[in-house]
Amino acid sequence: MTPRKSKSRPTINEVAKRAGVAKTTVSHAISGKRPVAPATRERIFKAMGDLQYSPSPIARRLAGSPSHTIALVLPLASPTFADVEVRYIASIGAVVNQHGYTFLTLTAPQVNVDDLRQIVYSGLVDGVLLMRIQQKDERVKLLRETDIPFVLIGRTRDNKGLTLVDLNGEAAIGLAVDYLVELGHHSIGFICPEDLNFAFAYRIVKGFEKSCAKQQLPRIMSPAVWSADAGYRATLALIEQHPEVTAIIVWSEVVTVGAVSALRDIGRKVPDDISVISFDRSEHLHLASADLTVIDTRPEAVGGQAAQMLINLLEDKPLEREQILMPPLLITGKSTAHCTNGQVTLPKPA
Amino acid sequence: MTPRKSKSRPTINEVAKRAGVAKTTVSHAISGKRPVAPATRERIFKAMGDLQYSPSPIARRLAGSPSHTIALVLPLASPTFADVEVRYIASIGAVVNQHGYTFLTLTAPQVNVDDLRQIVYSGLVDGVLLMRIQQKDERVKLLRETDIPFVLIGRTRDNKGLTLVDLNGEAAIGLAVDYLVELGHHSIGFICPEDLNFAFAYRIVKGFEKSCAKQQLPRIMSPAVWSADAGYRATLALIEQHPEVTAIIVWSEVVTVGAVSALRDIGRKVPDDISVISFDRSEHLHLASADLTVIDTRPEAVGGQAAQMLINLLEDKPLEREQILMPPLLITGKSTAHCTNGQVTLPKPA
DNA sequence: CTGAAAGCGCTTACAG
DNA sequence: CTGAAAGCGCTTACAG
Repeated sequence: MTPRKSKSRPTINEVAKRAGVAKTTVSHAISGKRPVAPATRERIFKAMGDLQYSPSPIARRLAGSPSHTIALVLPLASPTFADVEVRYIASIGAVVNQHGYTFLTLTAPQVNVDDLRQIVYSGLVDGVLLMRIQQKDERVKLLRETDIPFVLIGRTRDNKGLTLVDLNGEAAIGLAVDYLVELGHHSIGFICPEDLNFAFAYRIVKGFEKSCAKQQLPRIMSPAVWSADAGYRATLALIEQHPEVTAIIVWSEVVTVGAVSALRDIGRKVPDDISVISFDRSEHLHLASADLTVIDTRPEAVGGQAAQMLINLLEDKPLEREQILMPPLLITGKSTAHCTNGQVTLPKPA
Repeated sequence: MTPRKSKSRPTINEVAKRAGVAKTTVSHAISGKRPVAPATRERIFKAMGDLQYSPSPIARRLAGSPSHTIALVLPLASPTFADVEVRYIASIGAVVNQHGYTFLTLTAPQVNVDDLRQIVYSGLVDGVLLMRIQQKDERVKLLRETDIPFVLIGRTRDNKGLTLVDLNGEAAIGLAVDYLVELGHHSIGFICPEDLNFAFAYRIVKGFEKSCAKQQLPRIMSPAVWSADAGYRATLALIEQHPEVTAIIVWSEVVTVGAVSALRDIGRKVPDDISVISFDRSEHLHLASADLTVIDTRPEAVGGQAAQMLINLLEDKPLEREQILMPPLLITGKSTAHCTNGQVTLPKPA
């Protein structure tokens, strides 16, 4: 019937007693927030070492000191993580850890407003990074009402006063369209997102429409939810309805995996018969077929920047800018080529 | 010069005031550790609702009560999450939340022993779920020295005294081999894991060797790290060295995506020319090619069971068994067929 | 059935 | 340069 607990941790009081000082002094010796006489200081550290003391983060936090913990809120919306998301997590984690903070990912099947409230109110974390932002996002609304520092990765409809980093989605789709037009394509299909509540989806669809207007192209779109299978079906549907397309743009790497399969299954060679540009590259395509031309949405840059901004916020350091729109990158691969099909176009003047 | 703080979280004192009782009573109304008059109880819950109150895990923890938080430790070993892992996270999260616990995923680029120690000593979490167990796992060693309850998903080399749930890897590979033999296959290739420090990998490789001995089959293996591209290359290599194989088993869904591509690229029809069994099904295969015969490693059952056991541990409820070996499931699809190639075998007697 | 009070392990004004 | 004391938001004996 011996109690189950074995060794409990030493407290600041025991350290103080052993060093012959008040716990106030121990606290200050540790935090450095007040000068401590060298001799005293030395005795204190000796005592801490003897006792293997390390302050309790719990008590610290309750007493009003930060916990040095940052949470990434990432709802588990689908049965799949995209590689992009792993890249986000990894790059954010790296920045967070490198600044001496602990990094937590809050990943529930669905992180709703109540879950988020609980986390925020728990006092467990000093700051929050929010992903997968919706056009109208209840979580943002909640966070605005709180005074916990937070940074969005993405944007909502109304972003006044928010701190955020987002890829410039409009520029991204524009980059893809312009490049294809440059290659002589005039019938460009967009395997586009379906759920326009997702803010990024909304922006790239609007961007596509704008680009089509600018380039005087027909708007050819086929929506696909965030899965390979949807991409497969959307691609088949698009080609059937618009056999004239000579290029497609696919809105997500996850969808691209299906799109590439579909093109192969109906015998359209890439890039000879049709050019393909994907938003990001998936590890789920083996290298031989993975040398795609991609729009890189730069998760490392976006995530790292967001983490850095949150840390600055937490440490009361000034922010250069409150809102950063990251420019996308076009990485040319072997899935795009000059349009040989349909109407002939003049090469660009040199 | 107004202070930055706006409304901070409501405390138990405010609830007590609003309900016209002492905070002692509020505390007991919540914990149920002491009877509270129904009318009082109702007022208290009303007040809690009005104030959107939820108790601070930090304060609770400091006062000696559990924080009702469980952490899943999931190192980010690769640039990809498998769908299986998402299934683990989702099912664990569901069980944990449904029991009123908060669920955290500790996901750093690499969760090393020091990170884990910090978490454990912080007192932030009541219990820990550990995944991706290694044959020799430093994290397990650390956890054994502590008195925090923990459950392994997987096994190490020496599991004495540990609480764990693991898929029976040996049975899993055996199931696949036996089924293929039943279909008349005698040359079975195994696209197998490369890193045998990963305990699950070790077990299925050993299991394959054992099965081959039992069935008197040649051991045909081609190692692939955990990526589609590795699967692609390993499959090409295997077929080149062993053109006689009529069936392959692939050790992970991530790898299978590449293997399937490879077979198509070299013109081997599935299942006419070659049968394929995959460990788990990937969402990254569009449905048309995704009707694979799979060994289901049952992440929902394994993860859910592990979460349940940890909660039982935390609540001092008895465990039926300390260690559970989950039997795998064979789900037959359209990627396996009777062997028509090579030596003819008699059909199974009816 | 309910309250007043001590205490968990820290931090931080306040006072020397 | 140093201490005594209040307080963070809870839980839990102790006392009605």
